[in-house]
Amino acid sequence: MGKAANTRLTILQKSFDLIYVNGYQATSIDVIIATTQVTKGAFYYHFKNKDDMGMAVVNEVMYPAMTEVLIKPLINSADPVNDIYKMVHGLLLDNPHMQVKYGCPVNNLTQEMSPINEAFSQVLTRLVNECNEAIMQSVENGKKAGSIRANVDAWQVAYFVMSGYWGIRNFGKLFNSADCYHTFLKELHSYLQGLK
Amino acid sequence: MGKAANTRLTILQKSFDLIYVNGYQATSIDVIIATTQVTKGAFYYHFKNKDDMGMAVVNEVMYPAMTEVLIKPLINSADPVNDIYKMVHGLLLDNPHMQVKYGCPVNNLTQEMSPINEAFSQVLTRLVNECNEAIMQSVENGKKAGSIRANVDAWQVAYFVMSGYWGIRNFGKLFNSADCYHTFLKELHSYLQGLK
DNA sequence: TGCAAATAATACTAATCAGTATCTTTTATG
DNA sequence: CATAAAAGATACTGATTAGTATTATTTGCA
Repeated sequence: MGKAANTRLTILQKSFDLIYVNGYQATSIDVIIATTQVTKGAFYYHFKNKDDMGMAVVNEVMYPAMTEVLIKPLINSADPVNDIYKMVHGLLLDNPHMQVKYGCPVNNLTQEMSPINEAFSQVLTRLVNECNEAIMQSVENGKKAGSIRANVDAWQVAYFVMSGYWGIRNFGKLFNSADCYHTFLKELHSYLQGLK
Repeated sequence: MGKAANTRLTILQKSFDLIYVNGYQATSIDVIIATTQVTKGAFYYHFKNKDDMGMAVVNEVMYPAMTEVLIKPLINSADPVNDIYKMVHGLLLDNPHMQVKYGCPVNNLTQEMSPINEAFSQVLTRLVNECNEAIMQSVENGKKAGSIRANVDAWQVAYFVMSGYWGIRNFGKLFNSADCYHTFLKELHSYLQGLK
């Protein structure tokens, strides 16, 4: 990787970390260039403005990461009752890039930015829709394979699972403890069993 | 109500509106005093600082409102399958103080402030715990009344329902549409029926 | 090697932020 | 009515913000 490309990637990754912890609007460009040791001239060479950088963080850092941990594990799954549970369990408890205290980066950014910035809404919608579709598709596969009741609505399940995941992430932030994750996962397990 | 008490209440209510729409940190005191037509001297007479005002918004505006719409409808309920559904339905679709685009005020503030401000965490935890307890208690009542299976874990249900509600609120913000609420409510209905 | 383009560095601006110091007006009570 | 306290008004501060203008350096390539 060339030096310039490296500078750009450094900005994106460090910015992601700062936004994850402090929120987007509370993450100033001055702090970003201080932590990255990149000058303001370099920053504005690589990005048109702050929002341009924020959008790049979504598309080039968050999107690939979510694909890896949420979508890939569900593709070609014909046993969604187990695979969805495992995916959510992994997302909550086994992901080294997320911390209980700071919740889910996608959830955080959606909540903060979607009502006040249409461009953020769009890139986040694309990301979130793909997550929903992955869950939906796995449920459809399960229905075909007979591991899920035929009268289960796959879209409803997708929204229900994603909503639950986002919501319990917020509890985790509030209590700063993973205890609630275990409580949630037990009930998620019951719920998913009920789809059989 | 005296003039001073009225000034204070005006600040709290308008601040709530601004925080609900723009977030806490993005709501400046200058904007608050501009929209309330209250001077900065008056603001700092009634509140020690911005956080003091923010905490008062939680305790004196959000807490009573949440008690009214979430806790009261569940108290003395022995038919939680229906009453929890109705409560969530009302919260999502029939509450005049909330808008799809801006989500749930408690959820918003929790997400924004709990990781970075311990004092906010505490007042929000008190509020949220009471909501959870109301759901939990209604489930326990349902178990005693026989309308809910004995092997259902009431705490798990409370976390699951609250998580789902918070999560779908975030979808509503992202899509700026109540369509997803209906999808969610259908699956919530199925889930609650499964508790019988 | 020389030179143009890519990349980075520095210093600045105008706006906005939370908070303070000081002053004036209103209110309640003797 | 007099007076003290409550309540509100005004003007300011130093810090921080996103962004810009200008200059300097590094890089690839002829």
